[in-house]
Amino acid sequence: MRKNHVDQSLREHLRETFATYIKSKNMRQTPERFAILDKALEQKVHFDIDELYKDIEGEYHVSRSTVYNTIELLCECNILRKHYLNETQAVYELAEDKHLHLICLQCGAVKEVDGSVVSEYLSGLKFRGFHTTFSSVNIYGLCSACSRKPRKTQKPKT
Amino acid sequence: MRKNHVDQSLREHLRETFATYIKSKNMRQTPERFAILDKALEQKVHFDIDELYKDIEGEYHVSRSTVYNTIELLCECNILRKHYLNETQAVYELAEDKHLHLICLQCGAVKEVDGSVVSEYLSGLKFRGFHTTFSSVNIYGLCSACSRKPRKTQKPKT
DNA sequence: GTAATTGCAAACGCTTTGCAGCGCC
DNA sequence: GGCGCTGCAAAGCGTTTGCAATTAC
Repeated sequence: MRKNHVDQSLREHLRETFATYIKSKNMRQTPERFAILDKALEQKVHFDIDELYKDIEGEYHVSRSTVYNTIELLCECNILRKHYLNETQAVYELAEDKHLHLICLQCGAVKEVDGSVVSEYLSGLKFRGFHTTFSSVNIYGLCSACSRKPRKTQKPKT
Repeated sequence: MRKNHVDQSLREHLRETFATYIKSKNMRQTPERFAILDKALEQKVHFDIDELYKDIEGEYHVSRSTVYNTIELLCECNILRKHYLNETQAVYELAEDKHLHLICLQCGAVKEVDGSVVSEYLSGLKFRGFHTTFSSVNIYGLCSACSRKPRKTQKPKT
């Protein structure tokens, strides 16, 4: 499973960013919040709340509500981004990453490919009355496995 | 509310497409299925299952299950497309339409803008081991209303 | 000390499912 | 006439909410 490659200095930088954001909103720096940030940086490129929760469970005592709550904070301060790739649940990724999502219409598999060129192209677009923060590109079609056997319904594999 | 402009000839063409698809799968041409197609063509650019259901309710006796079922068929045969713009529910639009979604991070409002240039650019991209059907671009940021009062939480509209 | 935060469990809302009866082919 | 489709109601499941207990500041 592809993982994020977050080195020590980026990790510290993000922790600092988060701490600053929390303070700026007069909120509290609880151990749960920093534990969740740490775990979020260790997830694979895409992860959902449940994956993070299962991962953190053994190590700390943290409830699902707190995970939801904290992940939202991490999105607000631009450390994570939330994507809706299918209807079952939202997935999150590091805001640093710039990739496109190739989504199989047949089996639901999501693959990430480098999207730095496309991101640059899109960031050049301006829209009246709208201030862009970031953009997200989803490309739908058939993955190689489903192209080979187009009639079969297959299980999603992330 | 912006509506789709589906003229008589397009309507008939899509009805034919749907009928052909249904026959090709050895399924039945029920009145419910065609009623739902008709109503889908009358919706605004984006609509969700509930909007279509509420709209069709007075005129025909059709259950929610049938609406879900039929809308999925319409996606399979490329008349509609399903988008996940937020976590509460999927929205649908005519596959013919090519537009980008401007999504406000603050209030959740979704605005459609012409995306034919971007669509053309993206359709030029090829990916190893992936056969593209269509692509979807979501641009996140702040709408003009929320830019003016960036601290307020507002109700989604659309 | 005290107000924000947490954990728990219940509530919520969209979607899916099971099944008896209906109706298209 | 048989089998697929429909409608209904219940179940499913990710997410949100309410509240008492905890804890950061």
